[in-house]
Amino acid sequence: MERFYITTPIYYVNAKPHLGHAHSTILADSMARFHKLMGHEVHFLTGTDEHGDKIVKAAQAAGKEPQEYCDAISATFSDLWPNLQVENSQFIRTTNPEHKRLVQKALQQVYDTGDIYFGEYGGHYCTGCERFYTEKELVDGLCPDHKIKPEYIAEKNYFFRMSKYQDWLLGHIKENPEFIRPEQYRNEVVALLEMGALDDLCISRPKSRLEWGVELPFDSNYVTYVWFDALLNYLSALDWPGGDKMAAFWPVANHLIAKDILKPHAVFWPTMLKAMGLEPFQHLNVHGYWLMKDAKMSKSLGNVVEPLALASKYGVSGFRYFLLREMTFGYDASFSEEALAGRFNADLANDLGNLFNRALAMTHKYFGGAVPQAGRGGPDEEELMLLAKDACLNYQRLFERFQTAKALDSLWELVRGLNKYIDSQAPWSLYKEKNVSRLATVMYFVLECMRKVAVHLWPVMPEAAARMLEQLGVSAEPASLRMDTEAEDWGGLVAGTHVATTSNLFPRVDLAALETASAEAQASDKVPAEKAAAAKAPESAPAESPVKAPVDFEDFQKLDLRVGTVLSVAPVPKADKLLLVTVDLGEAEPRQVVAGIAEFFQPEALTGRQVVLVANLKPRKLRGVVSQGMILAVRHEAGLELLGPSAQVPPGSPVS
RNA sequence: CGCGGGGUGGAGCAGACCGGUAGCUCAUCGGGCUCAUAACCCGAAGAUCGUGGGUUCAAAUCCCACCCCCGCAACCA
Repeated sequence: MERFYITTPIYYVNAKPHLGHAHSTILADSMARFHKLMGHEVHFLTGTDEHGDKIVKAAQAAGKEPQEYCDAISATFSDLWPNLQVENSQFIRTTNPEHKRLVQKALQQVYDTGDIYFGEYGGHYCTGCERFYTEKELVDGLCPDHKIKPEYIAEKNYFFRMSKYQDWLLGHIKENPEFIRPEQYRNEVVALLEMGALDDLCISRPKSRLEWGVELPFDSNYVTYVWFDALLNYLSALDWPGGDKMAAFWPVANHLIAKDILKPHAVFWPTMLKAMGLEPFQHLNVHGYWLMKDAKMSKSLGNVVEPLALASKYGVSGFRYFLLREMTFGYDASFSEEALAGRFNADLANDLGNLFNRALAMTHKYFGGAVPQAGRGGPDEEELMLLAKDACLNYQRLFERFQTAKALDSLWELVRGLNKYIDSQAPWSLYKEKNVSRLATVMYFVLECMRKVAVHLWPVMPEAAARMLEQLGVSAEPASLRMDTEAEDWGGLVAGTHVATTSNLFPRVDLAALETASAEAQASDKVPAEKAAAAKAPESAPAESPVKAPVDFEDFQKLDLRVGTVLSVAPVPKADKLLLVTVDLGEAEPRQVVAGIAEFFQPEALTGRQVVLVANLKPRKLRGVVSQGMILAVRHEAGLELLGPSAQVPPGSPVS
């Protein structure tokens, strides 16, 4: 029996689930369901990644212990999936004791083969830059910025000899063109490896800095670097090293990721596996991002679409359909409610929903609701059968390669073809002409094709597909469904079966109302940004940035906040996000401050404005320019706003 | 010259590896049908295929140069 092992990334629990998580997981779920219908044995794994520095900080900010915090966030993921009709076989957490044992076992094994060594990390530390430099980055042994000899600081750590496997990995990728797909990501990794500069990977963190992790089995003073810990979840889920699951599913392992974590999966992970003496996974499948307007989907930008909000508004099936239909595999796609509603109406309500409704109504009107017995078809039926066959085959061929958008488009050739066939055959005319045998044939062909469509849609929208099948009087029991036979076989629908009276699978969405709403939203975007911020901020801000742990008043008083007047603004060379702002603080010399606001403000627009400055922040070089303070600003959905007094005050006035 | 992706009718995309009628969905306009969710079906208008060169009988497609957009990386004290 063929098998299929599909994994999502395990999601980092420093934030709640967002659209990106939902999309990856739904895509994985649809692939799992697809393979089930192809008659394969499937294992579908998802879970959460719970170790590391960021988790500790997030837990602190939430005023919780790390484990308590992880339990809570992990549950928001595992609770969400059933609501999106995701049926994973397993949900793994890196804080599971079994997983931790496996990480230690893997580390010990690689350590024993000599591919993990103890070495020094960091090296050349420039106090001016507050950072480490590698040998390569130094110019004549000096810091490129300060032209002084950096101090050599050693932090001892454990390293994985990743560089040793560079050539092997490059060879493997070249010999297996579909190892990483689609092609553009494969090219990117090949280019990376051909540069030839693969370093060894630091896989430990001293406990003095970080305790929240898996302890190294050979040195209790260290914990494991999160990626080394996290990637191994794909194996610990299969009970590596032994066991039936490992033998059954590892050879068909398909990882699904978004493009942001390409390097760990395409480089770290296969070399780790090689060092462990294992075969690499079968395929790494990489998808793009959902873009919200122009910004990347991410929690740090705050433009999070609450997945369930739209899923409940349009139905989980419609939501899943949109995600899988709209994004071309490997490329970015735009997410908007308009796009979702447009897709929903055009494809689901008009084409598919209406097809079901009209066909079922006619079956009732002409045959009392029973599937009629087809006579021998003519050329039109030959053509329809050919169309159905092609649609099924193309759908299956494309879906298997994660090309869900193209696959669904292929299937819709059949859906549209059926509407066309109905129009050209005009069953209502046959009925009037009392041409019952011809009428029966036409209706049977339509209903049978509808059944094929429903079966193929089950991986994408299990709930709606089940309703379609039930309406056709066919069992929607997943165990009874098979897709692989549908292209060749004909006549799955049994004459005499009773069909539903009405359908109404996808009621049309009122686009006019939606447009009004979005026009209003756009209008408010054009309002001076202060107002937009005031209107929007209260809803989303608290959820995404919990209030930090309390500090003493003395600590607060250490900050010196001052109002200053912007004298001049200039771009910083070779930097996209930085502006060099000269601020009058009433001191002898104006301050020069480097601020990461270039994306939001034209230099001219800032001159003369009053801003709030952290005046006693230690000076720091950014892109080679010294910054003597920090301008306070608020980031929100629509942009960035600067803080300032409500009326002009003398430059240098302290803020209290 | 840091790495990668893209620029095709109003919008979103396909076609490019394997040169030879520019295709699909949405939107617009006209018509048809009446089984149906104001849906469906047919037809029309609308594209110098980013720009400039080159190869060729023939270039969206191959080659060279350039312009613009978007990610990644380096910087958002």
